[in-house]
Amino acid sequence: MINDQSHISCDSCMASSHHLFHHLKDEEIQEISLNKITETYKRASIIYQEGNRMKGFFCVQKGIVKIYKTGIDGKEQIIRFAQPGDIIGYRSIVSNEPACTSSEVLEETILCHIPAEILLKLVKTNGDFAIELMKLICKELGEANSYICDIAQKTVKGRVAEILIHLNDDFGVDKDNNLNISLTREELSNIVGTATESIIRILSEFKTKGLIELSGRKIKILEKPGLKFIAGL
Amino acid sequence: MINDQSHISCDSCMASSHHLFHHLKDEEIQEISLNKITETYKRASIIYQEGNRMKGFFCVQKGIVKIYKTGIDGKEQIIRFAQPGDIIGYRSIVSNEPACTSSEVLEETILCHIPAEILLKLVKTNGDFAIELMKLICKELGEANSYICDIAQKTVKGRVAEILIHLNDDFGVDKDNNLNISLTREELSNIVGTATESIIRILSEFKTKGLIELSGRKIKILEKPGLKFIAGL
DNA sequence: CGGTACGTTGAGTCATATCAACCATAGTGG
DNA sequence: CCACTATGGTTGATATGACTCAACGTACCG
Repeated sequence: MINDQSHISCDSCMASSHHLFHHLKDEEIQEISLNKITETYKRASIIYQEGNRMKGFFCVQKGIVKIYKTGIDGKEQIIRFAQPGDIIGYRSIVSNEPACTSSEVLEETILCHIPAEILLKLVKTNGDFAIELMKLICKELGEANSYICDIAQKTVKGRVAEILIHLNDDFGVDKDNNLNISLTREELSNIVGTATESIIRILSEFKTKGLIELSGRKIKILEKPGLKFIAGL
Repeated sequence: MINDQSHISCDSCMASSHHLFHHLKDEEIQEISLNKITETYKRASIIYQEGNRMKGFFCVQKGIVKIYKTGIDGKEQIIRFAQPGDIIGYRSIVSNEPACTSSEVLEETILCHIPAEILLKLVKTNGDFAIELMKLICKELGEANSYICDIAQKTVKGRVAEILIHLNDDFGVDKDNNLNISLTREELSNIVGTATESIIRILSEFKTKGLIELSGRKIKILEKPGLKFIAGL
């Protein structure tokens, strides 16, 4: 019964936008179902930290997770967010190294923990899976490279505009057109790599210009083309 | 005869620091040898450009290649360098997308061009190769993430110091202790993401402080610990 | 010999960080 | 219930790192 349930939830993950598990055979999915552990994490829980040895990777079933590195003076640099269908913590397994990022729950999250050996075995025995996982890593790599370019060349204002566009595209909006992700000003600043005060000033400038609407942590994009222009897109 | 030569040169690549090809069977190496094209590229040659559809990837046998993206107003952002044993252009093959970087020869380079299908076939049929390639991609990803953190949080001076350390570690020094890679001031600025004038000023400051010695494009590191301190390492 | 690319230096400006004060909110413990 | 504290948000003043612009030097190349 429990296994059946697990199996069903794997299906629900597989239905997500990504295709990582699409090429798995029934017995491979069975094996995952039998060996995974599903757990619920509250907001602000730390899932893993820089330096941890990972025994497995996580598949996000529900919620939002922030993945970050700790830099100078402990200041966090947000690298990416993970949402349902994404996997996290796989890098250290593939590389067989300690984690080089930490991850924290932003919104109550359900994670499936899948043992490292299963990932490695699948890569070795299922070529299609290997390709799909590689595609996923390459996608992350491409995004990281783009971000290096942005952060090195664009002004803070441009980066803030771009981040708003990305958050909009990645998480969508709710019924009131507010972004479906809630971040503190400090977290926003830890994405673009700037001071909190700068983010606040830039957001309020965007608001004054009628590009966005603010109410607490809720952000509503009014003028996407205007933001895109500022972002240089 | 030609094939025999090709085979030998594959061996020489396999002997390099990386292990990507270590797990290949003899017949797999044979297939690469039979299908690869080895070519010499002069300094300043463009190997491929952003947007190109890649028919294969390249294995660097000799020389140094600069890999970069073109950002705002055509300003180049250097992403990484490739040297003997490294492979380039594989990302677009795995992702089945146009190239998102360009690459240019810095020092006369010999490249082996290996058809895309061979890479994909190897990933699908040789699990150990798949893992090794994945490790390599993950290494690049890890480095990219670190660099995001650096560029977002460190001052230009800190980044310059760090780059000097990295160039030293990656390329080593010649008999006179000069860095084994020769870059224009503009290229240096395109790594750290700053203005050429800033690089010049910072280098000359390092020189005044006795941290480095300069003569044209030659850079000699005198005080590695001092640089590491400035870099925050 | 003139042209082109690269390197250097100085002066002025601007974007962004830093510092400081203050407000709002929510949770805590006596 | 209230004082207390912690956290997050905002605004203003000030400082400064880094960019831009401009001029000039240098070296190599046809």
